[in-house]
Amino acid sequence: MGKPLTLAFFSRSVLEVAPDLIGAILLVNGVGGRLVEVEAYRQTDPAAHSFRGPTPRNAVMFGPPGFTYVYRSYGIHWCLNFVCEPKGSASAVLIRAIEPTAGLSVMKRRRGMDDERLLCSGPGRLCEALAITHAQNGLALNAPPFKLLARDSPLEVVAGPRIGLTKAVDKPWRYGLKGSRFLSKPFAATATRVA
DNA sequence: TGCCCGATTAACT
DNA sequence: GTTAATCGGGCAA
Repeated sequence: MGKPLTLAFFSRSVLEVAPDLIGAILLVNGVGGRLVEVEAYRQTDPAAHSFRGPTPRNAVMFGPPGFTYVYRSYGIHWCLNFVCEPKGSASAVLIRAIEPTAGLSVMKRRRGMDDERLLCSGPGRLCEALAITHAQNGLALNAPPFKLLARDSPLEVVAGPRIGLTKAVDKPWRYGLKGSRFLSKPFAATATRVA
């Protein structure tokens, strides 16, 4: 089993943290699985919520690393982010997909479906399965209800363009576990191998 | 104040 | 492939 992720882990560049999160275990009240897809967002990035400065919604992005940033997407879904880099950098990693491994029956009930491949394969789906809402915004990742453990063995990470954006579409800041069937979308065959 | 759009998803045709 | 559901931010008026 991997070691708990530390403040130092999240204090690095978001472009280093994001690929290193692939393969880590995320549990919320004991329910969750292995991270297989994430995206990086930085304050200088026109696609980031923090690009235009602090607002009540994105305030925790401007706080210290190692905390959650949860926001409502399209007025319907919730999306989970991990704040990275020193306080004020306003960078974060969007958690896009998980390979469900713990609490399968709980997640299936919350999602109202049985297909394990679709349980957590998307930012909105993952939050529904883990019961993430606005109530979890701004919480520390190294304390309950969260448990976050580093991957304990090397694996292949691929990178490609982020999904659902109209700005900065050229930035290859989406990272995934190569070959995973739990990705929200497959990576192009030409996707760069990262680690 | 009002209008448009988005780090989405599921249920349509 | 298209569309509705639905809410906060940005920008024009």
